[in-house]
Amino acid sequence: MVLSRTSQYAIQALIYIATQAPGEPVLNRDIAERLNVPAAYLAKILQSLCKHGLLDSFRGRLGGFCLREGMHRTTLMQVLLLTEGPDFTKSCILGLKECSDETACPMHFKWKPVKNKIIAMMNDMHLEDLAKAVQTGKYRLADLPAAALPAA
Amino acid sequence: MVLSRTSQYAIQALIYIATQAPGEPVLNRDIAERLNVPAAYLAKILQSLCKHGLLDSFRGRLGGFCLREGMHRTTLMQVLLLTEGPDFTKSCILGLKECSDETACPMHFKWKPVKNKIIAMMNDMHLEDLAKAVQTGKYRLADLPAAALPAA
DNA sequence: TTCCTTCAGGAGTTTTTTGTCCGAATTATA
DNA sequence: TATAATTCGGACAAAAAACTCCTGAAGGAA
Repeated sequence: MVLSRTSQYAIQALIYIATQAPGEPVLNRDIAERLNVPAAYLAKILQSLCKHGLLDSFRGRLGGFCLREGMHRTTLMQVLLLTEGPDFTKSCILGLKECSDETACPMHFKWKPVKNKIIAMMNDMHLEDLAKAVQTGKYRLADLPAAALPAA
Repeated sequence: MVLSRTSQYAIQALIYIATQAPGEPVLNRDIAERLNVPAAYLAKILQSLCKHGLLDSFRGRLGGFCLREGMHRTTLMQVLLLTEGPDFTKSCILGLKECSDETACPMHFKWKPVKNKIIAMMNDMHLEDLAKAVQTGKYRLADLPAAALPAA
């Protein structure tokens, strides 16, 4: 309804990494398994997050990915601007190239406050807090894998 | 950010048809030109809206598409359930198959009220009202075509 | 050094979405 | 009846998104 798969994977992975001990690199393979997501695809996404400065990567034994120092306070909006592109917040719901208060589509004034709520929400959610929420055990980062179901 | 191109075209076309005299079929070609949208693709979408009972179609001379009787009160939610599929309202923002108050993803309780606002908004917007808004001339249904710009 | 493990990066494949083309069916009108 | 205008429906094509595979480079440890 709102986010591309790429964005979903990116957010899930970042939250997961944020739940792990800082300074201890997490393997792409482990993240993929934990989130039940294609590993090779996830690797591309993590690579891109590295280039954009959210993650640090290390090769070889004891390698993996860490949140870059200070990036625990990263907001989901910052992530989405990378994964969905810089126009994420600007788009008209009907797809018009130009749609503003002056040149509005018929949905504009109803959509605008809702869109602002989405933006505020994304600006308000930080990796750190989401990670803590997951650590309480009350929230799920991924669907239960088939392996976790009771044996038949 | 939220809707597929197909949904956008469908909504635009339905609003446009709703602005036209009822009972006077509107040509696919004219709608496409007015909205600046690929005609052959739009035709498929209109066909589908016919099958789902929102439109009536007429072939041959004086043919075209009309809103089916009574369908002026159709809500955007009804349209979106056709174009985006029946799970439109149900999806988890992180893509989890199961995500409810009991089995929540870490974004669930922040996202839920926002999603409900979107749903309420879509349930509240009717073709008739949107068409009237467009008829006032204050709102645009499509970007200005290059042809409408002042000659160079 | 040598081996093993991990990420880097490029090329390629598959799937989905978006868009095109064309012939057939239908209908008003000359 | 013949013609022109329109939708219908299926097959096809292109573009974008999601996903895979392979080779190479880097780093740690025996």
